[in-house]
Amino acid sequence: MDPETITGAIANNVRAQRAHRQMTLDELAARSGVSRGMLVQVEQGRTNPSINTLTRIADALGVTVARMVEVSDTPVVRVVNAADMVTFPHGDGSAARLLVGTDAPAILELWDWRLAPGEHHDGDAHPPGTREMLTILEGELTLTVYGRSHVVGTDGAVVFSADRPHRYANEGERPLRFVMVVTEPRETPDH
Amino acid sequence: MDPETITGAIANNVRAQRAHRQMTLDELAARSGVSRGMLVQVEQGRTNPSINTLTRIADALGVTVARMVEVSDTPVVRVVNAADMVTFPHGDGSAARLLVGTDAPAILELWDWRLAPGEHHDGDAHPPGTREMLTILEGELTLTVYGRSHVVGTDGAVVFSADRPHRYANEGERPLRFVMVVTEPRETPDH
DNA sequence: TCCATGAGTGCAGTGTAGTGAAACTAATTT
DNA sequence: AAATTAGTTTCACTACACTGCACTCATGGA
Repeated sequence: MDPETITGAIANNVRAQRAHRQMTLDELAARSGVSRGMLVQVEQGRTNPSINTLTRIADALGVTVARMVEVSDTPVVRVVNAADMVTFPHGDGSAARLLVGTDAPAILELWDWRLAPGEHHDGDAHPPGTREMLTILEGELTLTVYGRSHVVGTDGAVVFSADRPHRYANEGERPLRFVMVVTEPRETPDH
Repeated sequence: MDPETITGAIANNVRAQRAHRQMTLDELAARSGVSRGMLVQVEQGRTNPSINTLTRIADALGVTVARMVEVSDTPVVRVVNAADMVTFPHGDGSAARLLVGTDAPAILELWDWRLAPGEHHDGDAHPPGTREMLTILEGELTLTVYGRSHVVGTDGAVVFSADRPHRYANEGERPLRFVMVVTEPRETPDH
Protein backbone atom coordinates (compact mmCIF):
# COMPACT_ATOMS: atom_id res chain seq x y z
CA MET A 1 0.00 0.00 0.00
CA ASP A 2 1.31 3.38 -1.03
CA PRO A 3 1.84 5.75 1.90
CA GLU A 4 0.11 8.44 -0.11
CA THR A 5 -2.97 6.26 -0.22
CA ILE A 6 -3.05 6.25 3.56
CA THR A 7 -2.42 9.96 3.97
CA GLY A 8 -5.07 10.55 1.33
CA ALA A 9 -7.53 8.40 3.23
CA ILE A 10 -6.66 10.26 6.42
CA ALA A 11 -7.23 13.54 4.61
CA ASN A 12 -10.67 12.46 3.46
CA ASN A 13 -11.65 11.01 6.81
CA VAL A 14 -10.57 14.01 8.85
CA ARG A 15 -12.23 16.44 6.53
CA ALA A 16 -15.42 14.39 6.37
CA GLN A 17 -15.59 14.00 10.12
CA ARG A 18 -14.94 17.66 10.77
CA ALA A 19 -17.52 18.69 8.19
CA HIS A 20 -19.99 16.26 9.65
CA ARG A 21 -19.65 17.92 13.01
CA GLN A 22 -19.56 21.39 11.48
CA MET A 23 -16.36 22.21 13.26
CA THR A 24 -14.02 24.93 12.11
CA LEU A 25 -10.29 24.46 11.85
CA ASP A 26 -9.88 26.67 14.91
CA GLU A 27 -12.29 24.60 16.94
CA LEU A 28 -10.61 21.36 15.99
CA ALA A 29 -7.21 22.89 16.65
CA ALA A 30 -8.26 24.06 20.11
CA ARG A 31 -9.92 20.79 20.96
CA SER A 32 -7.15 18.56 19.70
CA GLY A 33 -4.15 20.66 20.56
CA VAL A 34 -2.87 20.30 17.01
CA SER A 35 -2.02 23.53 15.29
CA ARG A 36 -4.33 24.81 12.62
CA GLY A 37 -1.60 24.84 10.03
CA MET A 38 -0.93 21.21 10.69
CA LEU A 39 -4.60 20.36 10.35
CA VAL A 40 -4.67 21.99 6.95
CA GLN A 41 -1.72 19.93 5.85
CA VAL A 42 -3.30 16.76 7.16
CA GLU A 43 -6.59 17.49 5.45
CA GLN A 44 -4.72 17.99 2.20
CA GLY A 45 -2.69 14.85 2.55
CA ARG A 46 0.49 16.84 2.19
CA THR A 47 2.12 15.70 5.38
CA ASN A 48 3.15 12.56 7.17
CA PRO A 49 1.54 12.83 10.58
CA SER A 50 2.73 10.91 13.60
CA ILE A 51 0.58 8.59 15.63
CA ASN A 52 0.54 11.15 18.39
CA THR A 53 -0.93 13.81 16.13
CA LEU A 54 -3.38 11.39 14.60
CA THR A 55 -4.55 10.25 18.00
CA ARG A 56 -5.22 13.76 19.18
CA ILE A 57 -7.19 14.55 16.04
CA ALA A 58 -9.16 11.32 16.25
CA ASP A 59 -9.96 11.95 19.90
CA ALA A 60 -11.14 15.47 19.21
CA LEU A 61 -13.42 14.06 16.53
CA GLY A 62 -14.60 11.23 18.74
CA VAL A 63 -13.54 8.45 16.44
CA THR A 64 -10.92 5.74 16.62
CA VAL A 65 -7.51 6.07 15.05
CA ALA A 66 -8.20 2.90 13.12
CA ARG A 67 -11.07 4.57 11.33
CA MET A 68 -8.89 7.53 10.42
CA VAL A 69 -6.54 5.33 8.45
CA GLU A 70 -9.19 3.17 6.84
CA VAL A 71 -9.12 3.19 3.08
CA SER A 72 -12.62 3.04 1.70
CA ASP A 73 -12.74 0.45 -0.99
CA THR A 74 -15.48 -0.52 -3.38
CA PRO A 75 -16.97 -3.85 -2.45
CA VAL A 76 -18.48 -6.13 -5.01
CA VAL A 77 -20.37 -9.35 -5.06
CA ARG A 78 -18.01 -12.27 -5.28
CA VAL A 79 -19.27 -15.79 -5.76
CA VAL A 80 -16.91 -18.68 -5.17
CA ASN A 81 -17.80 -22.07 -6.57
CA ALA A 82 -17.07 -25.23 -4.68
CA ALA A 83 -14.64 -26.32 -7.37
CA ASP A 84 -12.49 -23.21 -6.95
CA MET A 85 -11.97 -23.47 -3.25
CA VAL A 86 -8.72 -24.29 -1.56
CA THR A 87 -8.78 -27.44 0.51
CA PHE A 88 -6.25 -28.31 3.15
CA PRO A 89 -6.26 -32.08 3.69
CA HIS A 90 -5.54 -32.83 7.27
CA GLY A 91 -5.78 -36.57 7.74
CA ASP A 92 -8.09 -39.42 6.96
CA GLY A 93 -11.55 -37.96 6.69
CA SER A 94 -10.40 -34.58 7.92
CA ALA A 95 -10.01 -31.42 5.88
CA ALA A 96 -10.40 -27.68 6.04
CA ARG A 97 -11.82 -25.73 3.14
CA LEU A 98 -11.37 -21.99 2.80
CA LEU A 99 -14.74 -21.00 1.44
CA VAL A 100 -14.24 -17.29 0.94
CA GLY A 101 -12.23 -14.48 2.43
CA THR A 102 -11.74 -10.74 2.34
CA ASP A 103 -8.85 -8.61 3.51
CA ALA A 104 -10.18 -5.09 3.58
CA PRO A 105 -11.40 -3.22 5.46
CA ALA A 106 -12.00 -6.08 7.86
CA ILE A 107 -10.33 -9.38 7.25
CA LEU A 108 -12.81 -12.19 7.25
CA GLU A 109 -12.46 -15.82 6.39
CA LEU A 110 -15.14 -18.46 6.18
CA TRP A 111 -14.05 -22.05 6.64
CA ASP A 112 -15.68 -25.45 6.39
CA TRP A 113 -14.03 -27.95 8.69
CA ARG A 114 -14.33 -31.72 8.88
CA LEU A 115 -12.62 -33.79 11.53
CA ALA A 116 -12.81 -37.56 11.76
CA PRO A 117 -13.25 -39.11 15.23
CA GLY A 118 -10.02 -38.91 17.17
CA GLU A 119 -8.58 -36.20 14.94
CA HIS A 120 -7.59 -32.78 16.16
CA HIS A 121 -6.04 -29.58 14.89
CA ASP A 122 -3.85 -27.14 16.74
CA GLY A 123 -4.41 -23.56 15.70
CA ASP A 124 -1.62 -21.06 15.79
CA ALA A 125 -1.74 -18.14 18.13
CA HIS A 126 -3.17 -15.47 15.89
CA PRO A 127 -2.29 -11.81 16.33
CA PRO A 128 -4.02 -9.96 19.15
CA GLY A 129 -7.62 -9.20 18.40
CA THR A 130 -8.24 -12.25 16.30
CA ARG A 131 -11.57 -13.83 16.98
CA GLU A 132 -13.03 -17.05 15.78
CA MET A 133 -16.69 -17.87 15.67
CA LEU A 134 -18.05 -21.26 14.71
CA THR A 135 -21.12 -23.42 14.68
CA ILE A 136 -21.37 -27.18 14.69
CA LEU A 137 -23.19 -28.73 11.76
CA GLU A 138 -22.79 -32.30 12.93
CA GLY A 139 -20.93 -34.15 15.62
CA GLU A 140 -19.40 -32.65 18.74
CA LEU A 141 -16.44 -30.31 19.07
CA THR A 142 -14.06 -30.12 21.98
CA LEU A 143 -12.47 -26.68 21.89
CA THR A 144 -9.50 -25.95 24.11
CA VAL A 145 -8.55 -22.31 24.68
CA TYR A 146 -6.64 -20.70 27.52
CA GLY A 147 -5.98 -24.24 28.79
CA ARG A 148 -9.64 -24.88 29.29
CA SER A 149 -11.82 -27.20 27.28
CA HIS A 150 -15.31 -26.49 26.05
CA VAL A 151 -17.65 -29.01 24.47
CA VAL A 152 -19.95 -27.70 21.78
CA GLY A 153 -22.71 -29.95 20.51
CA THR A 154 -24.52 -30.09 17.20
CA ASP A 155 -26.16 -26.76 16.29
CA GLY A 156 -24.22 -25.12 19.10
CA ALA A 157 -21.99 -22.12 18.51
CA VAL A 158 -19.02 -20.48 20.17
CA VAL A 159 -17.02 -17.29 19.87
CA PHE A 160 -13.59 -16.88 21.36
CA SER A 161 -10.39 -14.91 21.17
CA ALA A 162 -7.86 -16.75 19.06
CA ASP A 163 -4.73 -14.86 20.02
CA ARG A 164 -3.63 -17.83 22.07
CA PRO A 165 -2.94 -21.37 20.93
CA HIS A 166 -6.13 -23.34 20.64
CA ARG A 167 -7.17 -26.83 19.64
CA TYR A 168 -10.12 -28.25 17.81
CA ALA A 169 -10.66 -31.91 18.63
CA ASN A 170 -13.24 -34.49 17.74
CA GLU A 171 -13.35 -36.63 20.84
CA GLY A 172 -16.68 -38.12 19.93
CA GLU A 173 -17.51 -41.16 17.87
CA ARG A 174 -19.23 -39.47 14.98
CA PRO A 175 -17.67 -37.37 12.23
CA LEU A 176 -17.44 -33.70 13.07
CA ARG A 177 -18.27 -30.87 10.73
CA PHE A 178 -18.40 -27.19 11.54
CA VAL A 179 -18.33 -23.82 9.85
CA MET A 180 -15.85 -21.32 11.21
CA VAL A 181 -15.40 -17.59 10.81
CA VAL A 182 -12.02 -15.98 11.40
CA THR A 183 -11.81 -12.24 11.80
CA GLU A 184 -8.73 -10.00 12.20
CA PRO A 185 -5.21 -10.46 10.86
CA ARG A 186 -4.73 -13.38 8.60
CA GLU A 187 -1.84 -15.76 8.54
CA THR A 188 -1.02 -16.12 4.87
CA PRO A 189 2.66 -17.05 4.49
CA ASP A 190 2.85 -14.64 1.61
CA HIS A 191 5.79 -14.11 -0.68
CA MET B 1 -7.79 7.58 23.82
CA ASP B 2 -4.34 7.84 25.23
CA PRO B 3 -1.61 7.97 22.56
CA GLU B 4 0.31 5.44 24.60
CA THR B 5 -2.58 3.04 24.20
CA ILE B 6 -2.22 3.29 20.45
CA THR B 7 1.53 2.96 20.40
CA GLY B 8 1.18 0.03 22.77
CA ALA B 9 -1.32 -1.62 20.47
CA ILE B 10 1.02 -1.00 17.55
CA ALA B 11 3.82 -2.57 19.52
CA ASN B 12 1.81 -5.69 20.20
CA ASN B 13 0.52 -5.96 16.67
CA VAL B 14 3.87 -5.53 14.98
CA ARG B 15 5.58 -7.95 17.29
CA ALA B 16 2.81 -10.53 16.96
CA GLN B 17 2.75 -10.27 13.19
CA ARG B 18 6.47 -10.51 12.87
CA ALA B 19 6.66 -13.46 15.25
CA HIS B 20 3.85 -15.18 13.44
CA ARG B 21 5.75 -14.95 10.18
CA GLN B 22 8.97 -15.88 11.91
CA MET B 23 10.72 -12.84 10.54
CA THR B 24 13.82 -11.42 12.13
CA LEU B 25 14.31 -7.73 12.76
CA ASP B 26 16.82 -7.66 9.94
CA GLU B 27 14.40 -9.26 7.52
CA LEU B 28 11.62 -6.89 8.43
CA ALA B 29 14.02 -3.95 8.27
CA ALA B 30 15.21 -4.96 4.81
CA ARG B 31 11.70 -5.63 3.57
CA SER B 32 10.14 -2.50 4.99
CA GLY B 33 13.02 -0.11 4.61
CA VAL B 34 12.65 0.91 8.26
CA SER B 35 15.82 0.75 10.27
CA ARG B 36 16.24 -2.06 12.76
CA GLY B 37 16.69 0.32 15.64
CA MET B 38 13.43 2.00 14.79
CA LEU B 39 11.63 -1.33 14.66
CA VAL B 40 12.84 -2.13 18.15
CA GLN B 41 11.49 1.17 19.41
CA VAL B 42 8.16 0.60 17.69
CA GLU B 43 7.85 -2.91 19.07
CA GLN B 44 8.49 -1.55 22.53
CA GLY B 45 6.00 1.26 22.18
CA ARG B 46 8.66 3.78 23.06
CA THR B 47 8.35 5.93 19.98
CA ASN B 48 5.77 7.88 18.09
CA PRO B 49 5.97 6.54 14.54
CA SER B 50 4.74 8.44 11.53
CA ILE B 51 2.17 7.16 9.11
CA ASN B 52 4.89 6.67 6.56
CA THR B 53 6.84 4.38 8.85
CA LEU B 54 3.72 2.53 9.90
CA THR B 55 2.68 2.00 6.31
CA ARG B 56 6.00 0.53 5.34
CA ILE B 57 5.94 -1.83 8.30
CA ALA B 58 2.36 -2.86 7.63
CA ASP B 59 3.14 -3.49 3.99
CA ALA B 60 6.13 -5.61 4.81
CA LEU B 61 3.93 -7.66 7.10
CA GLY B 62 1.12 -7.90 4.58
CA VAL B 63 -1.52 -6.29 6.75
CA THR B 64 -3.41 -3.03 6.62
CA VAL B 65 -2.39 0.04 8.57
CA ALA B 66 -5.80 0.10 10.19
CA ARG B 67 -5.10 -3.26 11.75
CA MET B 68 -1.80 -2.04 13.14
CA VAL B 69 -3.46 0.68 15.16
CA GLU B 70 -6.42 -1.34 16.34
CA VAL B 71 -6.68 -1.72 20.06
CA SER B 72 -7.70 -5.27 20.79
CA ASP B 73 -9.95 -5.87 23.69
CA THR B 74 -9.99 -9.50 24.60
CA PRO B 75 -13.33 -11.25 24.60
CA VAL B 76 -13.72 -14.46 26.52
CA VAL B 77 -14.80 -17.81 25.28
CA ARG B 78 -18.54 -17.85 24.96
CA VAL B 79 -20.40 -21.02 24.17
CA VAL B 80 -23.99 -20.79 23.08
CA ASN B 81 -26.14 -23.88 23.24
CA ALA B 82 -28.69 -24.66 20.60
CA ALA B 83 -31.49 -24.29 23.15
CA ASP B 84 -30.52 -20.73 24.01
CA MET B 85 -30.50 -19.35 20.52
CA VAL B 86 -32.98 -16.88 19.18
CA THR B 87 -35.02 -18.16 16.26
CA PHE B 88 -36.92 -15.94 13.89
CA PRO B 89 -39.66 -18.01 12.24
CA HIS B 90 -40.19 -16.83 8.76
CA GLY B 91 -42.76 -19.06 7.13
CA ASP B 92 -43.54 -22.69 6.66
CA GLY B 93 -40.24 -24.53 6.85
CA SER B 94 -38.26 -21.30 6.88
CA ALA B 95 -36.43 -19.76 9.81
CA ALA B 96 -33.34 -17.78 10.75
CA ARG B 97 -31.39 -18.60 13.86
CA LEU B 98 -28.94 -16.16 15.38
CA LEU B 99 -26.21 -18.52 16.48
CA VAL B 100 -23.84 -16.10 18.14
CA GLY B 101 -22.85 -12.47 17.85
CA THR B 102 -20.53 -9.81 19.17
CA ASP B 103 -20.82 -6.05 19.10
CA ALA B 104 -17.34 -4.81 19.90
CA PRO B 105 -15.04 -3.77 18.44
CA ALA B 106 -16.89 -4.81 15.30
CA ILE B 107 -20.35 -6.21 14.97
CA LEU B 108 -20.16 -9.85 13.98
CA GLU B 109 -23.10 -12.19 13.74
CA LEU B 110 -23.36 -15.83 12.74
CA TRP B 111 -26.69 -17.00 11.36
CA ASP B 112 -28.22 -20.30 10.34
CA TRP B 113 -30.82 -19.84 7.66
CA ARG B 114 -33.43 -22.24 6.29
CA LEU B 115 -35.70 -21.38 3.40
CA ALA B 116 -38.36 -23.68 2.02
CA PRO B 117 -38.77 -23.88 -1.77
CA GLY B 118 -40.43 -20.76 -3.09
CA GLU B 119 -39.65 -18.76 0.02
CA HIS B 120 -37.53 -15.62 0.05
CA HIS B 121 -36.34 -12.95 2.43
CA ASP B 122 -35.66 -9.31 1.73
CA GLY B 123 -32.78 -7.91 3.72
CA ASP B 124 -32.73 -4.29 4.73
CA ALA B 125 -30.00 -1.97 3.59
CA HIS B 126 -27.46 -2.24 6.37
CA PRO B 127 -25.16 0.67 7.29
CA PRO B 128 -22.28 1.40 4.93
CA GLY B 129 -19.45 -1.04 5.33
CA THR B 130 -21.66 -3.95 6.28
CA ARG B 131 -20.73 -7.17 4.58
CA GLU B 132 -22.36 -10.52 4.45
CA MET B 133 -20.61 -13.76 3.77
CA LEU B 134 -22.36 -17.07 3.46
CA THR B 135 -21.98 -20.65 2.39
CA ILE B 136 -24.62 -23.06 1.20
CA LEU B 137 -25.02 -26.23 3.23
CA GLU B 138 -27.78 -27.69 1.09
CA GLY B 139 -29.99 -26.58 -1.73
CA GLU B 140 -29.43 -23.60 -3.99
CA LEU B 141 -29.55 -19.91 -3.17
CA THR B 142 -30.54 -17.15 -5.52
CA LEU B 143 -29.01 -13.95 -4.17
CA THR B 144 -30.08 -10.63 -5.64
CA VAL B 145 -27.88 -7.61 -4.94
CA TYR B 146 -27.47 -4.38 -6.87
CA GLY B 147 -30.39 -5.57 -9.01
CA ARG B 148 -28.44 -8.54 -10.22
CA SER B 149 -29.04 -12.16 -9.36
CA HIS B 150 -26.42 -14.72 -8.48
CA VAL B 151 -27.03 -18.43 -8.07
CA VAL B 152 -24.92 -20.18 -5.45
CA GLY B 153 -25.01 -23.97 -5.32
CA THR B 154 -24.39 -26.37 -2.48
CA ASP B 155 -20.97 -25.89 -0.87
CA GLY B 156 -20.62 -22.62 -2.74
CA ALA B 157 -19.90 -19.37 -0.95
CA VAL B 158 -20.38 -15.67 -1.60
CA VAL B 159 -19.35 -12.39 -0.06
CA PHE B 160 -21.03 -9.12 -0.85
CA SER B 161 -21.64 -5.63 0.42
CA ALA B 162 -24.94 -5.49 2.24
CA ASP B 163 -25.41 -1.74 2.37
CA ARG B 164 -28.02 -2.03 -0.36
CA PRO B 165 -31.31 -3.92 -0.32
CA HIS B 166 -30.79 -7.58 -1.09
CA ARG B 167 -32.86 -10.73 -1.37
CA TYR B 168 -32.29 -14.34 -0.49
CA ALA B 169 -34.54 -16.66 -2.42
CA ASN B 170 -34.95 -20.38 -2.75
CA GLU B 171 -36.02 -20.79 -6.34
CA GLY B 172 -35.12 -24.47 -6.38
CA GLU B 173 -37.18 -27.47 -5.50
CA ARG B 174 -35.19 -28.64 -2.50
CA PRO B 175 -35.00 -27.08 0.95
CA LEU B 176 -32.28 -24.47 1.32
CA ARG B 177 -29.97 -24.13 4.26
CA PHE B 178 -27.02 -21.79 4.57
CA VAL B 179 -24.79 -20.27 7.22
CA MET B 180 -24.33 -16.51 7.05
CA VAL B 181 -21.89 -14.08 8.62
CA VAL B 182 -22.81 -10.44 9.01
CA THR B 183 -20.07 -7.97 9.79
CA GLU B 184 -20.38 -4.26 10.38
CA PRO B 185 -16.93 -2.81 10.98
CA ARG B 186 -18.00 0.66 11.96
CA GLU B 187 -20.50 2.02 14.39
CA THR B 188 -22.54 4.93 13.15
CA PRO B 189 -20.37 8.08 13.13
CA ASP B 190 -22.49 10.58 14.97
CA HIS B 191 -23.19 12.22 18.32
C1' DT C 1 -19.02 50.00 2.92
C1' DC C 2 -16.93 47.92 6.85
C1' DC C 3 -16.49 44.01 9.72
C1' DA C 4 -16.61 39.28 11.02
C1' DT C 5 -15.62 34.46 10.18
C1' DG C 6 -13.42 30.48 8.12
C1' DA C 7 -9.98 28.54 4.98
C1' DG C 8 -5.48 28.60 3.54
C1' DT C 9 -0.30 30.21 3.07
C1' DG C 10 4.49 31.43 4.57
C1' DC C 11 8.17 31.35 7.66
C1' DA C 12 11.55 31.03 11.62
C1' DG C 13 12.44 28.05 15.32
C1' DT C 14 12.30 23.72 17.91
C1' DG C 15 11.77 19.09 18.99
C1' DT C 16 12.23 14.53 17.70
C1' DA C 17 11.50 10.75 14.43
C1' DG C 18 14.52 8.16 11.88
C1' DT C 19 19.08 6.57 10.06
C1' DG C 20 23.46 4.09 10.10
C1' DA C 21 26.96 2.05 12.46
C1' DA C 22 29.05 0.04 16.32
C1' DA C 23 29.02 -2.70 20.35
C1' DC C 24 26.86 -5.47 23.89
C1' DT C 25 24.05 -9.40 25.46
C1' DA C 26 22.30 -14.19 25.29
C1' DA C 27 21.04 -18.26 23.09
C1' DT C 28 22.27 -21.79 19.51
C1' DT C 29 25.35 -24.13 16.67
C1' DT C 30 29.85 -26.32 14.75
C1' DA D 1 36.11 -23.08 22.20
C1' DA D 2 34.80 -20.18 18.37
C1' DA D 3 31.28 -18.69 15.23
C1' DT D 4 26.58 -17.64 14.27
C1' DT D 5 22.10 -15.52 14.95
C1' DA D 6 18.63 -12.47 17.07
C1' DG D 7 17.52 -8.86 20.09
C1' DT D 8 18.80 -4.56 22.31
C1' DT D 9 21.28 -0.34 23.39
C1' DT D 10 23.98 3.82 22.43
C1' DC D 11 25.39 7.86 19.73
C1' DA D 12 25.99 11.44 16.33
C1' DC D 13 23.73 13.30 12.64
C1' DT D 14 20.01 14.58 9.40
C1' DA D 15 15.33 15.40 8.01
C1' DC D 16 11.11 17.12 8.83
C1' DA D 17 6.84 17.20 11.70
C1' DC D 18 4.91 20.64 14.38
C1' DT D 19 4.26 25.11 16.59
C1' DG D 20 3.18 30.00 16.71
C1' DC D 21 2.26 34.00 14.50
C1' DA D 22 1.21 36.91 10.88
C1' DC D 23 -0.42 37.35 6.86
C1' DT D 24 -3.95 36.82 2.32
C1' DC D 25 -8.33 35.61 0.31
C1' DA D 26 -12.54 34.54 0.21
C1' DT D 27 -17.87 34.67 1.69
C1' DG D 28 -21.56 36.81 4.10
C1' DG D 29 -23.99 39.65 6.74
C1' DA D 30 -24.91 44.45 9.44
